[in-house]
Amino acid sequence: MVIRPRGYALWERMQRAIDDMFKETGHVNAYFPLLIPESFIQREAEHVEGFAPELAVVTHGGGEQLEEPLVIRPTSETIIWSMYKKWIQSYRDLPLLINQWANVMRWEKRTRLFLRTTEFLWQEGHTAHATADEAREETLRMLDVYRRFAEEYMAMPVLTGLKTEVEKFAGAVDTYSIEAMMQDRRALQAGTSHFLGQNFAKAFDVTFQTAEGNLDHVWATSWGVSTRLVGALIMTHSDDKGLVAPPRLAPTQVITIPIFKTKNKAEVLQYAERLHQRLRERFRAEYDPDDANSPGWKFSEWEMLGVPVRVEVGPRDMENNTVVLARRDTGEKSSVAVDEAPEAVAVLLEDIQSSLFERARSFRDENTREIDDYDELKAYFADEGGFALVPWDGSPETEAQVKEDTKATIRVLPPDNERRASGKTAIISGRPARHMAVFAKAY
RNA sequence: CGGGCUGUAGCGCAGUGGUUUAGCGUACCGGUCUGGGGGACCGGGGGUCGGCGGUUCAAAUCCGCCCAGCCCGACCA
Repeated sequence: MVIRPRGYALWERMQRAIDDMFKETGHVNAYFPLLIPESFIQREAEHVEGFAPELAVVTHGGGEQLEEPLVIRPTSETIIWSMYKKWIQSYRDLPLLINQWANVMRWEKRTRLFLRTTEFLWQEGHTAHATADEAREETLRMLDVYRRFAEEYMAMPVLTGLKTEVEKFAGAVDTYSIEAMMQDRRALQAGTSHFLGQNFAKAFDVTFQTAEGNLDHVWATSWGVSTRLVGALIMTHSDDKGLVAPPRLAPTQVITIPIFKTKNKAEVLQYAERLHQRLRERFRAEYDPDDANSPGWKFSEWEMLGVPVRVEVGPRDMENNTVVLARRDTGEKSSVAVDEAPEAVAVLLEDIQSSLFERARSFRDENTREIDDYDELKAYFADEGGFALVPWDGSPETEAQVKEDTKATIRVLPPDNERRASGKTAIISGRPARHMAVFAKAY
């Protein structure tokens, strides 16, 4: 996997915002090894079963065959819990709230740029708690952190909810996720938060002495988001002109392009550069005085890169002491007094941020339907599809049947789904519905 | 891992037995003009035709094997 500078800059912006949110919720960062003894992975039965086909294994080191192969981490639960065993003795050591920023590797048969790469960058939080309730609370807290990040920074609306048994993380008791709708109406899982119960604590024998003096296994969570978010951002907002970067994450928020002729070049550049210097004080701003390309060419180029606001300054603006502002999301242009430009840019950036979110949310809502008739569901997914809210009996058989007939899977069981299902008849089986499930074709 | 397709200049492609030195678009370099939505003209540089082997007087072109990439499927967070 290679991430070039413009893409990596987006990831850096994301990292910073997410990391701040982790710190605000009491987490600290640490680092654990890339190579994990194979036996560690095998300690937790479902975990090994889930990951075995995707592991890259190191068999040689220092020119010699290793006695025990090392796997390249597909996730770090096992190596981290082997350490937690040493760090945790008492309830006073809990909760342990650690996050790691790292690369991981899963040997995918079929990769897709940013969405499914063999190597990817992510963060993985691993927490240990004295009680199940506290761990469950942590699981939902971090799910909400992801929801807020997606909505407030990426301007990407997401559904939250519980994964089915079939879809959950290998080794988890419960898996929750945030799910977004891409512009082709397919779902993208954009982040997960797992309640691990005592599974890993038992596999790695991590016990602690409770306040009452008893010995108990600790309760755990893990949660992560990855460079897949870069793909999610691209696929949520881009248009035919290229990337549309939400202002809060855009590596460059405002680009100033001077428009000059040979005879007035010096004056225009001076006017434009003075403005750029003022914009730099408040925004992530760039300036493009390059003489090699025409203004029109530069407009297109910076649009392709997704910069939210473009400032055009030419002789006409100079005469009138104005500048032209163009917004990336709608293409709309406006003229403002040069002195008021920084404030006008600030207002525009705010407006673009909220417009992008609203537009994405409308699109998702317009492409979400409640469907309780199976023929209608099949027709829905044979056509354009989208999200379908469907009364489901909770059985893996029904879930599998829908997948076979429509290629759609259950993305999530939303928070209030059981209440909403009461009194309804489940699809296919005709039994009383236990859940309202969100079905969609997914990446 | 199965089925299909494609490898020719940085990128996109044409050329499919012999046709000056393998072309076209774009990008790149130099120059002049131009400059408010991807400019014009002039001049220029850049190629193991994916690799290896074979057929032939002659191979980018035909044959075999290999490698890589893409699409579909199976698998999968």
